[in-house]
Amino acid sequence: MTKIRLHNSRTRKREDFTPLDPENVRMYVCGPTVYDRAHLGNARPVVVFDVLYRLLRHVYGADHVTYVRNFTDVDDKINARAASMQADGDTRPLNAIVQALTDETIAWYHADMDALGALRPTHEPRATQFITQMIAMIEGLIAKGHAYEVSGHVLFDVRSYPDYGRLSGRSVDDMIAGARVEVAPYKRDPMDFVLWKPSDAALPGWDSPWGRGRPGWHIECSAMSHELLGASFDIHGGGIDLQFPHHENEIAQSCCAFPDAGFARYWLHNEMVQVEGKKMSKSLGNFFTVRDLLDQGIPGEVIRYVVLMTHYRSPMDWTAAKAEEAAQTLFKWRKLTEGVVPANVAQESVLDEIAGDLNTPGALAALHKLETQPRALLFNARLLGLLNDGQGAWYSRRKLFYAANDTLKILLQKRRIAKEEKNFARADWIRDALKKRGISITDMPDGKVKPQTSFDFADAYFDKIEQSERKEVFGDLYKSDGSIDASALVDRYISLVASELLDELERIE
RNA sequence: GGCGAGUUGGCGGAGUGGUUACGCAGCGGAUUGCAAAUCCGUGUACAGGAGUUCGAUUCUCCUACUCGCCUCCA
Repeated sequence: MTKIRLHNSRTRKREDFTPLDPENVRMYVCGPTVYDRAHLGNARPVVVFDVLYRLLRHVYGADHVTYVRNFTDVDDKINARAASMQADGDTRPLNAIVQALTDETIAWYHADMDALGALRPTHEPRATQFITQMIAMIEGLIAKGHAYEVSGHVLFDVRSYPDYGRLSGRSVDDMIAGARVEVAPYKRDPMDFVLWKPSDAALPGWDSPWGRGRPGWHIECSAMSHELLGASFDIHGGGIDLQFPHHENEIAQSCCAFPDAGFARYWLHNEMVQVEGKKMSKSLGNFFTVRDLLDQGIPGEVIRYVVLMTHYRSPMDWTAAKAEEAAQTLFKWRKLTEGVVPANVAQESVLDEIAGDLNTPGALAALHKLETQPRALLFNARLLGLLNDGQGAWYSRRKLFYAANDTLKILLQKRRIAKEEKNFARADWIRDALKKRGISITDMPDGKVKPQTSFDFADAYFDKIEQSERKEVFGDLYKSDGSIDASALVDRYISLVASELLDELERIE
């Protein structure tokens, strides 16, 4: 059996992975708070843990892996968004807006992550469906002396859990010393965090022993993972930014509620996403969603490849140049594997890289070496979620435009044949039709034909094409600085014109 | 201020105590109406300093720089 090795952030070491139960390997990954389109940073853990999910399914069998990724659909950010929609004229009650907003966002999320070729997890619980379990868990924590109620809030008492801070490697005292902690007057300790807080009549809320209220963020994941995976399970994943405080708090809650279970055994954290070398942020204006990229004509598969180009524990930089390199490689691979039946065994070179702490760049390198074996290439690329059926529409479109490159040659050949057959009307039609589109052809003394045009015609043609389609038609011509090579553009223009004329010629005949 | 990660050839990006990463770009060649595509070949690297070692890009320490987290955040 393939030996899986994973970097466990809990121990800061690479460890052999041994599941609690090989018949049911269990993984929990923190999902999105649903109030807006998923951005690239949201997409990274989805892809990273999808690779791990696929690996586990490959090694232990597809029916022996349970993968849970939640939707946080109760949260102050959601309430704030709903309130601002109300302020913008939405007349529905706040609760109705929240419901509609979270439903819609989840549908978007599914569509966008599907486009990235990510498998749907086994369970995708919504936090609001597990309020009962959260309340039960909070009651248990109060009963055990790990939480206390004060002015309608229930707070976790961090001092009651000596290991608090272990995952993120900080002591409670250190945290207080350097942090800008919001110290609510009712907290026993500044680091105590909310398990339950009161909701006024307008906000979403549920009845509880502490009055009508809503859960704190951290308790959601503890309750859902417990309900769906049990008190102890194998892997817990998420972005490195969640390590503190979210995961720290999850551990505190779960380990205090179920002291003997041990909670999650392997903790995996992916690093953050940057854009053109800078942190992605709304203020820098380099903030974009997965949908933005898809709308620009960048296929989901290409986005996925770019994510896989960087090891998950390194910061990943999104650049246009990388996207084009990814598209180029995937185009080549799709061409090589077109119509090919995939092999049925994984290549050791690829599998070992994935199993070695998800070294996806290494796996991609191994795939390059399989280019001479299309069947193996196809099978192994699919281990990474690439080259799947149903994700190749972009390939077919791009291929059409590449194929257009041969068209001028064919068109001029038809003219030559027409001349040989003394069909001068047809030969002249070709020449004049080209001329009308700004392409003049000259018969050289040696019998060769030289097409000529000016950049203006190509440029005008380019302008005429809708922004959204340009990436498809000219995407491969972009240079890394975002400009297009002028002579390449002219060549492409000639090819496209020739292609159109060939079609027309066929219709005439 | 506290904690942590990183610095590899033109670019991206793995990895290793001694042997070609890999891809893109470049260069040379084959093929070619010009290109594209394809194929073959090829150069360049391990931030700086000190130490450990027969030998360090790989281990240790120091310096410089970059980045992240500590506040909602994937």
